[in-house]
Amino acid sequence: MNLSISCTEKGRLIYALVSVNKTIAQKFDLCTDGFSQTRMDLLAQLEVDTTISQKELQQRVNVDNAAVTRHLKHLETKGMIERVRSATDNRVILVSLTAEGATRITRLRQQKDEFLEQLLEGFTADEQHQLTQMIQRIETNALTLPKTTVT
Amino acid sequence: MNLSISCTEKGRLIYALVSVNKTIAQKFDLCTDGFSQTRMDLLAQLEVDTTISQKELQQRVNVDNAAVTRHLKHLETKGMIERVRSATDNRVILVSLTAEGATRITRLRQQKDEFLEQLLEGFTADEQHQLTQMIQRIETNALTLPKTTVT
DNA sequence: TATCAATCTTTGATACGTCAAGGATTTTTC
DNA sequence: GAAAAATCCTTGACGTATCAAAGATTGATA
Repeated sequence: MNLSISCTEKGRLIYALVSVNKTIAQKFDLCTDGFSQTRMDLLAQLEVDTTISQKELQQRVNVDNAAVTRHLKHLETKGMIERVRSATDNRVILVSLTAEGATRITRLRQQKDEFLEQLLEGFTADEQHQLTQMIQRIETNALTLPKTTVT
Repeated sequence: MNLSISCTEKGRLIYALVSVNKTIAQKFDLCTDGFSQTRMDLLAQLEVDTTISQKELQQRVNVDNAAVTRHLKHLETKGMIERVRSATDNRVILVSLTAEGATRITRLRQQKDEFLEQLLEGFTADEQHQLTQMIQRIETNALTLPKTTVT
């Protein structure tokens, strides 16, 4: 989303917000060592919930089912995760990290956390609080927005 | 990008920022009447620069050359734009809106501006200023970041 | 218990974005 | 003025996201 064309003051603000997001994503990609963000999120989630169904994983990471299936297949061939059918429900597949996947994601996540810290370098606790509040308000505005459909 | 796993305070803030961005993009898609955001940006740019080369267009909208070519081809078949080779330089293709494209994008852009306005509903001028400043600082931090590569 | 509905995963179609390589044209340089 | 470099556009290969439909399994219902 570019949005750069907007002529209004608020439009420019939102554009800046979208823009910083893109910058963050790009910079972030530079230090993920070949892992896409989604794949990294999947592994990181498995670091927390050591054994979890694909469905749950999908909900936590918030991408499409199909994408999760494909990523997990890939990660399995790479030896990062294991997948086994649940004994109690043959529909579900339980996913867990391999030893290799665990050590890998642990280091990557630390790197990520460090990266995130640096983005807010120089922000006081108070400023961080204010910023969080404002983001919340925008999120609320977005969610409660009436659907402005073109008529 | 999910980033939801982050354990640090700042990490959660950045996550909120990324998250609100996703929400905005999703809501925005609901009112674009079948136009992807990039296609809309292309048309909106043509509303400003009435005749422009693909190269310039690509730089303004900030997506890949290949993507621009494909979008413009599509928009051409839909009768939204026209493309003609430049008389002075046969390499470049000049793009412009058709009458239909013009009326279409005008309405869509107005809708978009209205949407953006609503996202910041309730923000005072002062708050908007503060928020802009903070976003700027994050952007600066991101851009000046040393490349933290996994070693 | 047989059927119908719900749930979980997979696959196919489609859309979008990037990078890299290739064609055509212009500009530079010797 | 001809060869080399640069510029603009296009195309191909690939990665990833979504939706919709289909398979397999389980649960609910009559």
